[in-house]
Amino acid sequence: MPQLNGGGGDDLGANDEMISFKDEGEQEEKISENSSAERDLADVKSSLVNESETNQNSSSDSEAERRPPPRSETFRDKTRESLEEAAKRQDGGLFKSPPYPGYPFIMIPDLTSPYLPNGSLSPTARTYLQMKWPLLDVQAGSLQSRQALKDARSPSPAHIVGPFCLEFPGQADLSLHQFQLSNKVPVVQHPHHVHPLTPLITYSNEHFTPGNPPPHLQTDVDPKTGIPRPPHPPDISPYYPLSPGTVGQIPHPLGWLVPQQGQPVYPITTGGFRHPYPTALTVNASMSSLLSSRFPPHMVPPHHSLHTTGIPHPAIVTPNVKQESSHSDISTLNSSKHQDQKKEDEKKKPHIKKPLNAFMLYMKEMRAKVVAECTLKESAAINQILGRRWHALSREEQAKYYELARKERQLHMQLYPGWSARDNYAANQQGKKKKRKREKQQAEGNDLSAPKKCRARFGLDQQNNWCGPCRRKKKCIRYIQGEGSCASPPSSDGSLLESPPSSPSMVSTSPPLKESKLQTEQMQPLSLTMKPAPLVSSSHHPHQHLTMPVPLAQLDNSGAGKTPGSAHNGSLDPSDVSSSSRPSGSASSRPASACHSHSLLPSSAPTQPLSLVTKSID
DNA sequence: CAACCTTTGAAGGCG
DNA sequence: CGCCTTCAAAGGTTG
Repeated sequence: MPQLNGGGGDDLGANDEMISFKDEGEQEEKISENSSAERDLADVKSSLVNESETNQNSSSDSEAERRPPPRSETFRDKTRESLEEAAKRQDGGLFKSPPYPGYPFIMIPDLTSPYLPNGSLSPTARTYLQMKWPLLDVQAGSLQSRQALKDARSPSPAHIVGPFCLEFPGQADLSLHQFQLSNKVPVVQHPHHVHPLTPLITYSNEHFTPGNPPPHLQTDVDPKTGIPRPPHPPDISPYYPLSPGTVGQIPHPLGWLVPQQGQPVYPITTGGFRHPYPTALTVNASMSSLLSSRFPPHMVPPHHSLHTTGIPHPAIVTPNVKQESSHSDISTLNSSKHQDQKKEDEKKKPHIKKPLNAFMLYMKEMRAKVVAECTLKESAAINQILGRRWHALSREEQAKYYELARKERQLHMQLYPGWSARDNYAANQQGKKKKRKREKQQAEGNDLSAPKKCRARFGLDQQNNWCGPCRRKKKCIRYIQGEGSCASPPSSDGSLLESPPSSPSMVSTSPPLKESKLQTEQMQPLSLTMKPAPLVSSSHHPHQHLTMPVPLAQLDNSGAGKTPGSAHNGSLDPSDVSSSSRPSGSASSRPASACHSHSLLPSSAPTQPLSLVTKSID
């Protein structure tokens, strides 16, 4: 609860992480500007903030650094290009680009206060604003101006995308089509360039989900159909819709930023693009007007007019969404029922979601990338990969996410002071789900089972990859062993991942494990957490945390294997968990490869993070 | 169509 | 204090 203090700098929350980081202290390049190599995170953070503020003078410089070389192509070309590139791009490139060019921006806002003070925006932020708003506002802006903007400040093609669609309404079909094609969007995103905050973007995307859109919003016409779009149903944030009459009305501070940063506006978020086309676009189009008229004064941030976006904190989920959908349906006959439902819904407290933790933020940001790189679509598999990559991240990189997460938590606390994670427990949702899972797991407890089936993993078309049991519809052991692990994805040695399993070797199962383990990262990642992992253990020490081995295994195995992190700090205690172990790594462990990395990492592997492993296996 | 899967981290509860 | 459980995102899969 320290967070109540607000941020100022005290970070509350994640002390563990902070501490660990502090000790290790490497800094971001940017930060480095300020200098001390050993600054602790707190300092770093503050420095970031300050930097953004102080940057005013130097912002251009920093921007320039971030800025990719200008191109002469047109937006459209670039867009296409970016799409193609993204498609081609492999992991190798994952972390190549400057990790998070915009990171500092995020810090810019004084998180302690929900609203940015007028003029408090850092130059950088403004810069983005400039970029962004024009995009939003421009109906058919000239390419030149846009180009100029882009050249000047948009490092990422991602920026372009949104605008592109917006700006070429007439070509909506085309642009939309493109989006659809690239539905998986990673393509568009260029994650490397994605702003670290992007994860937060999601919030922003959906922030404009007014329960009752103002009339002017209705003017929003669906480019495709030409029919006025319904009041944003699509825009309603899965995460944090606004809930009238509740705290939700308080705009999310980050939300403010997000839009201002440009990217956020577009469905760039990693996770984004769930919709056929970016919903944000719709929003954006009317955003300006929305800003001015959409929100009642009380919702409007006191100082900054731009903030009038009244972006609600994404964490709030309202029933309104459904209401809207049902809205049209409301027949006089059913009206009473609906009304009742509404009443109930209204009565219900809005569901305020938990703030995302560092890893979640990371996932959001990187998911799209992984999806693009891997042929896999299954989230579970992707998450495994992401988990490994997460471990492979350098401290600094992870630190960024931890910090973001911390900010999120702080904001969350500020916005919803009384909220408790407990509120979201099953009870809250009427005890539906989730329990089962645990119960089930426990029940199964030891049998390997739990796992997933090959079918899920490989699909029907690749039944040849299925293990015997799976073919017979039984539980899949193989998968557990890690073979399948899409590792493939990661497998990419940088190269694309071909399809997942495929390799013949995969077919073989257990025996090879050891080798494979060492060789590829694949090892199992799996499930360590929940599963017994008996199989897995076969190769490992039975007792260790499974978790660690896995990811690290490859990495570390190189040397110390297990407790890698410890090597560094010395504290290896698995129990140490989060706090201690972070990879010292730094650069060495460059994420870049995380996945692929298998090959790379070993040597350098310093690190391993493992640290984070909190779970113990019994 | 709800729940599952899978990941890490945060947080609450319990002993 | 340590352990356990739930939830956060995501989206294909499962039942």
